[in-house]
Amino acid sequence: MRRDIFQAIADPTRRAIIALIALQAMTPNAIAENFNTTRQAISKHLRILTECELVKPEQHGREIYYSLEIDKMKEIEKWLEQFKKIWEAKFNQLDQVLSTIKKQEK
Amino acid sequence: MRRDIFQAIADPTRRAIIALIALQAMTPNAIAENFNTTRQAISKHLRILTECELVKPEQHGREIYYSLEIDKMKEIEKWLEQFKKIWEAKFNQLDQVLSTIKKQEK
DNA sequence: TATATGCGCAACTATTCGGTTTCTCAAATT
DNA sequence: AATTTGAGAAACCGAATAGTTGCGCATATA
Repeated sequence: MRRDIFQAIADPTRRAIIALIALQAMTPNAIAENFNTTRQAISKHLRILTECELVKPEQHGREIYYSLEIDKMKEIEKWLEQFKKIWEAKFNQLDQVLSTIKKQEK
Repeated sequence: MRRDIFQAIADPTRRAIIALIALQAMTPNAIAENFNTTRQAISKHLRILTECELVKPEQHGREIYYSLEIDKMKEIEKWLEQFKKIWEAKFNQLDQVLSTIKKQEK
């Protein structure tokens, strides 16, 4: 069973769940109310998110509050960084082109 | 057929392809040499990457060079931004804690 | 012109995925 | 003590996915 962050955020429902609980922990039932699926389906998504540690469950009596592990999200950012260098380099190139045009206008 | 960037980068082979062609355009055969699969499998991945416009094909005679559409990668960055605010806020909280400790030390 | 090469497409297969339904368990509520 | 409620686990289903093999087409090369 592949279970990494990239596979976890591939599903739009899971991305929505992440956005939902980003600011405050929520129970599966509360989360499910925001979607057109059953609680069990949400429960499955939460299991996947928990397995790759994007989400952390916390038991309170018979309720389980799920919250986002924001640090794990940084791993996506980290992967993006290698490409950020490239697009920033391209931006600088464009910058050069623009300043060259300006010079020619003078 | 769902075809968005998040689903595209969910597959580790596709992420590797993206990293490979990030700096220079490559042909399917050249890309396939870096993997333990057939050219056809790579070709399929390239089709998916092309469909969601993460990759752009350019025909040169009978060869097709695939290059990364770096701008499309920014969409992931854009999605991450909403969470970046949260983790930066948390970092600032930590910063406050640290400075409080420093004050107490004085 | 005949052959080799680069490539995409189609058909097929095994596996995974997202979802539903049913079940059980434990914690609240009555 | 009996009932309701929150939640995970298991069994099942249809659809999608990643991969393979085989094919045809167009462009090079001999």
